[in-house]
Amino acid sequence: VPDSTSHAVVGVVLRARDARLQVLLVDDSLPFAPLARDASLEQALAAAVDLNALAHREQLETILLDDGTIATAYLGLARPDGHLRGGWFPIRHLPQLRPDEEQLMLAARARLRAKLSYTNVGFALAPETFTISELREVYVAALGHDVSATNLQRVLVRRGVLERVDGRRAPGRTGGRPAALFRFAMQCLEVTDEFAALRPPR
Amino acid sequence: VPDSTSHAVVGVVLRARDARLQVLLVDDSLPFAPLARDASLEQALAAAVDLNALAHREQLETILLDDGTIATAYLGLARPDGHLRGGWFPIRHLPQLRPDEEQLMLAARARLRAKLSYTNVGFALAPETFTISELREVYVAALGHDVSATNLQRVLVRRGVLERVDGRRAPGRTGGRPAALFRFAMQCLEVTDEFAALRPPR
DNA sequence: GCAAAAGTGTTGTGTCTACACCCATGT
DNA sequence: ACATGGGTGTAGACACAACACTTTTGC
Repeated sequence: VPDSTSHAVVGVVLRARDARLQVLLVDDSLPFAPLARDASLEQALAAAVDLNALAHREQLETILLDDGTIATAYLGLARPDGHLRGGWFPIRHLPQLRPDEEQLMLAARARLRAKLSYTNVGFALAPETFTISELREVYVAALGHDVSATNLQRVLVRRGVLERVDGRRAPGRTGGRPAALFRFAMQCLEVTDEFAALRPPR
Repeated sequence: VPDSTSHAVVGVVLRARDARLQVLLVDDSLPFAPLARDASLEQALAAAVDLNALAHREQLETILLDDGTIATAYLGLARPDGHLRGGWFPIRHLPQLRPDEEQLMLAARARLRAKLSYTNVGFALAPETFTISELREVYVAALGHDVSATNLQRVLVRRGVLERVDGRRAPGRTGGRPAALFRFAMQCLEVTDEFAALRPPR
């Protein structure tokens, strides 16, 4: 009986900072760890990245890598201030990755972009409290296109995703009205936009 | 060096028939096949179920089974008339499955339900051509709640998911107006409902 | 006072729901 | 004629985009 294929877990860890989406790389590649016999996938992931520094994680997909090992990839999201082993690179300006790593990175970004529209997943990229302008920067970085602060606020407040929090942020040197502070109402993933079509009858 | 964990591929194959959602079981469990060394996941899936009989398939998730093997599960969708090895069981009235199989089955159903709302996946459950009433039965079976034929038609035609096709279906013994025939415009998965919120500016 | 930044008011458009009503057939 | 199932018309409720306008600050 031949050995079965070896199995690894890969983490695609993203954060939004400096108005850009960044990926965590360790030694010029996505962090990974082999799957030990009888260990869970989460345990293997924990060996690759510090799970405590991730505000959210979810499984992405399992693929056969170029070198013949099977890899289960996870999407991890980190807040701008968390620290993880490795370095952060802007997703639009990465060092050369292997084709399979590139594919996983793109899958992670696509998943994040989709979920920003119909879940509260923004909570995992934003700091604890923030102004709407700051949140807008996070969304712009992650989505890669412009977002109106006005409409972002209205959509998220209407859905109950954002909550006002006491206090205001003082304006900078150039003046301007002090900004209200908000936080995400939930700190775990929730679907906030039940699909409009084909809803169950009332 | 210890052997790595053995890996299998599991198929959760669903179809809509007799106004119910049904699952394919082989020997009272979900069809599966071991992953041979250096074989692709799709090749292993092909050993478990006949891929030609599936109108659509996609990867679901990878989990650690109760017996310690790693399993990558696929969602497969079959048309009502396709034949596959094994037996069909109504999803709401199944023989006892192992807990991990139960979990995969529920994940498959949840995935299907979500995608029915924002993609054209219905194509993989419906016959080649159909009346709106017949399509409504498919949606009711898959979603588990009532669906209005009126609105189903309008939503899917507006989105360009359905196309009229020549001819009409003759009424049954009890009379009634002959029904128009439709087909799905695309026979592969397409996202049809770009998320309303947070769309890029024009 | 003026520039800058934040936030609100308002209008228009598109999409989905609900329900009334009309159409075409069998008996 | 009338029951049955198929299909259309239409009005209401929302949600989102766009943009004008007001508020609050620094200088």
